[in-house]
Amino acid sequence: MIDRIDRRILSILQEDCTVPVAEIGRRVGLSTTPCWRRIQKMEEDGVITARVALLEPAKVNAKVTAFVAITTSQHSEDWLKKFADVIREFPEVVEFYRMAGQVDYLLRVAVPDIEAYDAFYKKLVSKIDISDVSTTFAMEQIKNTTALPLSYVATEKPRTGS
Amino acid sequence: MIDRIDRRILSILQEDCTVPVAEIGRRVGLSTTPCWRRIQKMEEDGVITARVALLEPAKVNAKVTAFVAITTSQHSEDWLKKFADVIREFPEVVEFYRMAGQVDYLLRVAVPDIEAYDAFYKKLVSKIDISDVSTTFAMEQIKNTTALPLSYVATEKPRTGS
DNA sequence: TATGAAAAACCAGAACC
DNA sequence: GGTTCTGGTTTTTCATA
Repeated sequence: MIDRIDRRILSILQEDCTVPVAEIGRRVGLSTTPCWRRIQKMEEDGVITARVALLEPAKVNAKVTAFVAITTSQHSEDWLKKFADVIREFPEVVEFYRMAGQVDYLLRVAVPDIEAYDAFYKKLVSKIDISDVSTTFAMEQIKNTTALPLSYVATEKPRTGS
Repeated sequence: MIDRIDRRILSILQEDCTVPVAEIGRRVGLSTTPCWRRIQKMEEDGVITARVALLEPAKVNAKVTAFVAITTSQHSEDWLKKFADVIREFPEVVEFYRMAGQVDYLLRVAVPDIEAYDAFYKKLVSKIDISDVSTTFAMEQIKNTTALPLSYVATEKPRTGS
């Protein structure tokens, strides 16, 4: 499904999607059109989901990261659906996971400072009933990449013969 | 520094950076060149840091997310530098934060399954001395966006008169 | 000094080998 | 998978207010 050449193409695009197709082809040893067709196919197949611009958190005044661990007594399908809808309304919530173990849900929230987090938190609890909330703040983002590891991709032999 | 028009441009590019500049201009009420120049300036100023392709975790066999809370007795500058260097070597670690509070560091790790996480974990602890590690797994990614909230941007009046 | 129009350079996408 | 060509997009230049 995805061969080694595709994987190298993905690796390039994950880092920088402004690289021209011709240049990508050159790097992976392919001419423009076949390289373009591979990218096209991976978009159709849903391997590549989007191409987006990344912003510097400090420059848009959202450099403080808060992790919000939520425990609730509510566990119904309906409640989760409502909860998810509420959360999705908040642009401050950049990640939202349903967890295994003690904590039920984990949020990553991007805000300018602790005060803004507090305001966010008040708005959140006013909209949804969550029994137990525990927040921790990040002092520093040492690494934060959108690039997923590609070492686990089930690689077949490259489609090209030569 | 960033006005309301810039903010709308950023909002578009955060969602999809393949939108042609002429189309972005049309949406924000600007012709191509001034719109292009604003984008150019925000790249120079480091507001826009990169344009990347996002991949579907399941399709690249990295859909399991593990959160790794690390507590250590080591707190020197040197130790952190070495630790950060080791962590950066692992493509599985997609996020890495220095935390306030009980936990010293928090990692988000992307792997195919629990077994792969275990292998990753063994490799990690063989390379660096970390006293206390606590891992929790996400069952489901309900929301995960690279788009930062733009509501906190210190907006000035639009540069253009009209 | 900032804007918009128009031209030039460049790249994506289609047809064909 | 490669080559060639066309249409569209980005980027530069230039005229204008």
